[in-house]
Amino acid sequence: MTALDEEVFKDIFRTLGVSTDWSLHYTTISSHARAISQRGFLEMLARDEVYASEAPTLWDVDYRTAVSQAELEDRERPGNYHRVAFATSDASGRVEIDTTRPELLASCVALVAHPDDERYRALFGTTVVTPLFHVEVPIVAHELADPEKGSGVAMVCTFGDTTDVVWWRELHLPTRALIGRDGRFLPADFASEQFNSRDPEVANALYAQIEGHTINQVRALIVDALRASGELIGELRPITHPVKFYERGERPLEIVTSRQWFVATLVHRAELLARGEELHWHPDFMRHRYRSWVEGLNLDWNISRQRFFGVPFPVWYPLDAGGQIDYDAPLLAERAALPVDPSSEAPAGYEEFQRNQPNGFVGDPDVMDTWATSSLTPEIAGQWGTELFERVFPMDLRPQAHDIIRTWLFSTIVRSHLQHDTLPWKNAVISGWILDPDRKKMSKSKGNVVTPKPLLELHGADALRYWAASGRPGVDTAIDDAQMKVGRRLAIKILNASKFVLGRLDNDQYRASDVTQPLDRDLLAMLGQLITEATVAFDVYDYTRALERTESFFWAFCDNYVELVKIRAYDESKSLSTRSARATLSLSLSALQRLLAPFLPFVTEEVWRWWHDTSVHLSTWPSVEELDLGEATSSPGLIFQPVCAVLEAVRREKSTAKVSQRAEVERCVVAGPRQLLDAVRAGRDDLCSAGGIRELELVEGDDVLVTVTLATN
RNA sequence: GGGCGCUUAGCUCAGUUGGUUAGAGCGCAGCCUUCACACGGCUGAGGUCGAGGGUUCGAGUCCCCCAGCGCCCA
Repeated sequence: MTALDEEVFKDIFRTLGVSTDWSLHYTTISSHARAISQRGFLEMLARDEVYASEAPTLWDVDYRTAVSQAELEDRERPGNYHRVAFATSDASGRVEIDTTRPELLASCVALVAHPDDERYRALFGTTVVTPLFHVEVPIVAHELADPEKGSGVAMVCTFGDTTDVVWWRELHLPTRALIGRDGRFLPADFASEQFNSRDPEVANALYAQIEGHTINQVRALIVDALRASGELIGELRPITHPVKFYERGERPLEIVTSRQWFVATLVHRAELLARGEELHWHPDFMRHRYRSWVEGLNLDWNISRQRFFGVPFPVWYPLDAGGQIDYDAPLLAERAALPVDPSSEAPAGYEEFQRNQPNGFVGDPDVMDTWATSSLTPEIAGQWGTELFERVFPMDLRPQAHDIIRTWLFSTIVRSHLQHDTLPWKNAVISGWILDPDRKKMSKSKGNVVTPKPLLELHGADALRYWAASGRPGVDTAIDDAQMKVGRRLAIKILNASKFVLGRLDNDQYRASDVTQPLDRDLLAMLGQLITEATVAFDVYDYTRALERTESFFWAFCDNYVELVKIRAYDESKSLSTRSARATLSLSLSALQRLLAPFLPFVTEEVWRWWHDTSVHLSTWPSVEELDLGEATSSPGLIFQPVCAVLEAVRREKSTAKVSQRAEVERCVVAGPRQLLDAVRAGRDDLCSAGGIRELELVEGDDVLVTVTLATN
């Protein structure tokens, strides 16, 4: 199925004319990618940048797998504040806390309040005793405690949420983790050193009813017990609050302690922030997304997953004589052997029959997070370890959408920073989303997904690309049939205009030096300006501007310049002025076809082949130099624009009079300042032939006025 | 709660460092069977630039505040 999908995607890319080098095609499950992924892991391990430990882990009890911070999402869920009273250790008073998770009372390791909170300042350093379980816990201070929330004091449990993890880590609190991988409560002994209950018999008796039960069951039980003991104060207060979910999950995440592989990211936070500043973002404001993500990190990057598919960790562990796993002496795969599968291959020095046997070995059972492999796409695509990689890395550009800045972009920067001490690319172009025609986000569940295939069949690849190019970096863009029709019309115009212009040329080679007429030189000057603008726009990834300007120039070229010179260019006399017009048409058409080629690759290739033997896509990018403009004596358009203005006035008159644009003009009087008249004079013959003007009179005056008298016959 | 972006013609969007009368395309209206193009061309109508304040000789553009929409983070 994957192979079929792959062909479908390839087919679409080809239809779109995407210039992919398919010889570098890879999949993240290929042996090449697995080997690089495993090598990257082993090198991080050798540098102590990755570690395995029994650590608090975000856990989805339904998927039965660890989840990383990047896969989290907050969802608003109803809950209840339970006000619970803790007695001070000397029994002289009590502290009331608000919690939404009373079921975790047995996991309580501390109470926490904000260091500046006057109400609790005197209590910092003292201890209280947990209700029901009678465990002595300290009252501590931390900035993350919100004085506005509930009573201002929070119960720290191991672990209710990610804030608990921060408190636990930063305040060096003990661990009393009680939730298992199945979401049920684990065994616990309150007489043990870990809990050290003042009344272990009572605590153990209550816990006996809890062990093995689910979170909801335990919550009801604890609430009843607290109510009975008088330590639940008042009524429950309903609230809605953000609860952490696995982005694909249906039940709130739990935090369990389990053995997982982590990449140490928190200790590199400052360096990673600096990398984000170093990167050129397009658009620039997208850097904020990255920054706020890195600043908000509170867990190291968990890269192990308990799933069936994925790249396995290239690690085994020896078993001692008693069959116990020795995690401290992992057996690592050798570089030359990669990729390896520890579940079916034996480590060096062992035989397969020793698997799971005393004095034998076990394979690491986990697989890597997809991002642990996708974070190495520069290494995979550039063939890390070969000469190619040395040439292409760091790369120029990462193109991607904004929703995966925190995953793909972030993780790629992490890996490159750790592995190569550099950014993986110089630029990141962040696209928006394609929205459905009603500007709604597409989603499978809403059923409003539009796939490119029917659009391609209906409008063609050039038209689809034209529409796509109208979406600037960072801006969401709705599917727009109308815009695609415009693109299609532009493509047809290119065909027709090219046919016409090439029909006006003979087989001569035309050079910039053939352009002698002022109007023609002016058009080339404008073209030079366009080339500069489009090139600069492309250089800063503003492809939309490049298209906009080129398109607008192209229409002016067709509607006005070609109309003005079509008679002169057709003249058989081979005069200098005819040659000038033909050279201008030739140079302009050549540049315009190339300027439009990135947007409309198919139609431009077609028309380019009409007068070239090679592909337009292999031709050189247009340059100002090829127009040989020399010293610019006037600003571009100084002749062309006024001439067009007169031509438009003539057209307007004909349109108002409801006569054909071919109708003759008896007399046209242009009044205006000398500079304007000079410009019109320079294009006089072309203007008269294009407008059908029999008599053109130029009158000097302050106000600009064009008076058109139509011929009566 | 913090942050980012957006708000300009009926629709989709341009609008560079503040500078004449705010632009384009689509749509709409009228006209033209035009010899490259009816899968077309020409012409036109249409906007108190989200609201309110401020800076300035001058604000769509800069500052403050507010509202709505979208997104990111907590």
